[in-house]
Amino acid sequence: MLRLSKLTDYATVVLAHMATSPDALHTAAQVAACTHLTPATVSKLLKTLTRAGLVSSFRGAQGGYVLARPPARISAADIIDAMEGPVAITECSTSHSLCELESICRTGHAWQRINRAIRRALGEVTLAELSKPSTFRAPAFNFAATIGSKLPMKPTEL
Amino acid sequence: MLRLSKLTDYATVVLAHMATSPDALHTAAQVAACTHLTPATVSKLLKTLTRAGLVSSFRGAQGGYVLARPPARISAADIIDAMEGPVAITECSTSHSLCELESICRTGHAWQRINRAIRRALGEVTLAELSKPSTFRAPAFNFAATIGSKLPMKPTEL
DNA sequence: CTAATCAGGACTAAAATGGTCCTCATTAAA
DNA sequence: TTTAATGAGGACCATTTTAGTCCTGATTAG
Repeated sequence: MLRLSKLTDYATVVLAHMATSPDALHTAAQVAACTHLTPATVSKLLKTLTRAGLVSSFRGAQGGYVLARPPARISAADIIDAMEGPVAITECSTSHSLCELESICRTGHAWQRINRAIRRALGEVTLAELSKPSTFRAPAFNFAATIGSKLPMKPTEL
Repeated sequence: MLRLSKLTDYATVVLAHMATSPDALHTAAQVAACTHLTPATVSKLLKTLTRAGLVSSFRGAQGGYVLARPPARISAADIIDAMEGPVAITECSTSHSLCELESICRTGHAWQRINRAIRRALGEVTLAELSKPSTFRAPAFNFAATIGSKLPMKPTEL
């Protein structure tokens, strides 16, 4: 369905947290403590984000992660690309399909137009904005309230 | 991930086919034959679309389905709503989360802005456009080429 | 040498998805 | 009245995907 994966959500939360002090070094354990995600989950996310170039890592004692770019230069599209691959609401093949499936090709063009609009919307929102507290009491996105699912809890909170 | 489900794709194809003759009555078997989907799948899709009010059904011999509205008055957003529920790239709860998850609420506002932009893009594209053949040779969306997956084949084609 | 950190990847349980199949209801035609 | 052609509802299951954990190895400062 047209929904960001939970891990992409978590990645945004992790990055939003790091964006509160963009130049600081954050360890996975620290980020986990502040975001109420498990260390294992945060570690996994940070590795993925590192590979995608959104954060930089430093190994060894005194190691950790920092944002690779200022929050204003990391977009929502970047985050999604990093976690889920290029935004593509439909599976666009690069090679043509069997001719008898022409009726299917009929919808491809319009979907691609939609895809571009979505990418544009995602590209216009930066991590700086994603980490800004909202100015009105809107229905908030959160994990705990997700129907039928729970935030991965750390053992000490069980 | 940010992707329409296969069944939503199929539903679009089904509706695009029906849009080629908007006033005609189509049976599930006919639509299946023309779209190369299995009758069972098409039947399932059409039931869902009927419940959502996008098509109207007629039981009994000489029964079938018709579009409930002209193609120009059915949007991509309508189709996705029917198949997947309201477009929501993030799980926005209507009740506030635990206060300690405030850092998560931080991203909600921006996601909702993105959500509105996506809904707008989807609302602007109609079934009439979705069923129009593209005017240039673009990488086409099709099912057969989907990596690792196959179109549900009818037994006679096996 | 030790402790604190990241890196890579394997593994598994749970959830979601896609697809099928069955029975029942409706309706027109024979 | 019966038959055939159609839709309606829903259960079920195999497959795929996702989420999350765990382990070992590498790096680095102290």
